[in-house]
Amino acid sequence: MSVFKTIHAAIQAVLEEALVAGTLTLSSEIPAFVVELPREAAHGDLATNVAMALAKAAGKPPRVIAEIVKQGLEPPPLIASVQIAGPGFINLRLAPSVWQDEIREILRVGTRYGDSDLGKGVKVNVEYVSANPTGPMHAGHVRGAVIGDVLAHLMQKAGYDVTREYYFNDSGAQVDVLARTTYLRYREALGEEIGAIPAGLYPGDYLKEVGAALAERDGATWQGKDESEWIEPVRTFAVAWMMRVIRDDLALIGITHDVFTNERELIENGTLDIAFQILDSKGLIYVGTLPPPKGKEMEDWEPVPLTLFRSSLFGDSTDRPLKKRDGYWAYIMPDIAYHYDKIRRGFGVMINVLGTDHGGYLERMRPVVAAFSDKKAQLTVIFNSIVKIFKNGEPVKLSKRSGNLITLREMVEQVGADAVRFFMLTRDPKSPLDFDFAKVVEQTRDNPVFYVQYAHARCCSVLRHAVELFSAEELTEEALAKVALDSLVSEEEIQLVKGMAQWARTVESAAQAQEPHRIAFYLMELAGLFHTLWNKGNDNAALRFIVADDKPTTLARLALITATRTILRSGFGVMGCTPMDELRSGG
RNA sequence: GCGCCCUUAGCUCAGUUGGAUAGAGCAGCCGCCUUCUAAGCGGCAGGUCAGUGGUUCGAAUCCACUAGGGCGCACCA
Repeated sequence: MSVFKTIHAAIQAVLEEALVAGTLTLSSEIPAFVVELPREAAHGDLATNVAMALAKAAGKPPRVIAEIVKQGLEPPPLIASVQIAGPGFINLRLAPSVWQDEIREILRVGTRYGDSDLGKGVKVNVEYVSANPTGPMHAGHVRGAVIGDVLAHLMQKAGYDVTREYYFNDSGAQVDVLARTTYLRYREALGEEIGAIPAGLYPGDYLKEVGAALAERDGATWQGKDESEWIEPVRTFAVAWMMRVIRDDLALIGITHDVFTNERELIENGTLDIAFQILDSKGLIYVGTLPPPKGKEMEDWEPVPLTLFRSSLFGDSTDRPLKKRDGYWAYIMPDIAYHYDKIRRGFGVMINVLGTDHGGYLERMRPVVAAFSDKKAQLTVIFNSIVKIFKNGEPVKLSKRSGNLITLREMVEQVGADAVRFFMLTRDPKSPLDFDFAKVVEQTRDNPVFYVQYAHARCCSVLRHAVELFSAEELTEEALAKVALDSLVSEEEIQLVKGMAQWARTVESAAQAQEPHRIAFYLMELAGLFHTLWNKGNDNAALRFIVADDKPTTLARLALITATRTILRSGFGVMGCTPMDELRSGG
């Protein structure tokens, strides 16, 4: 258990005692309060706002409550002193052993340090990528893919039961275009002259191999036939092929989904009908006429009665048509059925990673989830903004129409999977992200990928050198966990340990907020603390990690280094990146 | 017209769900290689947190309005 939790629990206990004893009365439950590292070192090791948080419910001034807490807290051995400051902060100074124990704990637990039971095994569905199978993965897909994947890792580390899911539409207009283009490439493979790809079909060469493979399999079977005969088999063939391509592309950056769901299946196995019937049985379906949409030119608008879903009862701005006037399902219906299906499969939390161009999605789907789950299930959408690609400092124009796309494969081949992954999380998802091919591989401080890897490599470097002084048995985690750590007293060393101690709560708060980028920022900060300490050895040789004539101090510092390496590895694990032992190029 | 998102240092961005004197990096200036990796580190300077009003012990954070920017808004699929 981390220091933060220990102290939090201790304060909680004090409050409960005070309630029983009657020295404290509350008009409500004990409100949430935080135990955190204060910004100012002068304020001690830990600070809590508990007194201020309780003030209202207790009907007493913060400093009075703080006094009660202070009395209750003194004098457990791990707390050196308690001070009340400012408007009612409680500042704690801890015994040095607290931080030393944190190191031992990290060494004992290994990269599982930071694991949490916050999620209590709740089933979480993270849906990401979900591109329709019309082409290979390109730059526009990568950010959402990485965000979703790291979020999935993160939620797992925080104790959720995570399913990674991919939803695609294998019917409809886009896929028909795929089929027609494939058919053209198929004729080309059979020796026909096809000329330029007509407007409205997919340019780019990537469907040549699909056409060729189709020709290989079926020969001239479809040549000269009417579209009504070949569209179905060609579509099926092309979709299967493209999904294989997509999976291979995603595997390049270490992404594999657990479940693939497609629209056609939902229709064919009757899920749409079931979903509709359930809404109907809840009295949420009626026939009515919607007002014309405002603010748009609606030349051909005419009021017509339609089958509607009372989504406005669940916060939607309007009710939604589920059937078109011709009686066929409206386009929203498969999405509705899909969310019903997720709820049916037991997911209490559904997270969807989408581009900001899907702005209306959440407003339409939240009512659906609320209706099917009786408002119990939670749907959140992480909207991620665009990635601007730069090469040599110049922006690269991307155009789907001309087929000028930067593919995922190209990105990985040029900068490596780890760099792509890490870099995608160096911004809040909502902010636009500049991806400069040159910068991502730059080995400088500007490049966060490098900066964090470098910290890990430095840890490894020290440990390699340590072998000259110690046996391998002396350097195992088990052995180092038992070493005396009293010599770790410098400001920089303590700061580093405090940084490490934040790992567990970073995992929890990032998971709770569903913000995987916090992991990347944490790692950059931890790397910074480590580099600071390292550099102290440049100023003062006595502060280097390996001091040949002082083995006890060296061992303590090696314990610190090993723990740091463990946290970095734990973080890289969540990021889905491989820590590098050495960065020096050319050996 | 309506809805969602954004606006923080010259630039690019964080900000732990309402806490103490708002933080990094780059760019600028000043320092640091006889070194476990200087591919780095320390320091200085830089702010009306877009604006106004409100909520309260306390607001970059929550609410309302305003300004600017992005995205979305049919029975499309």
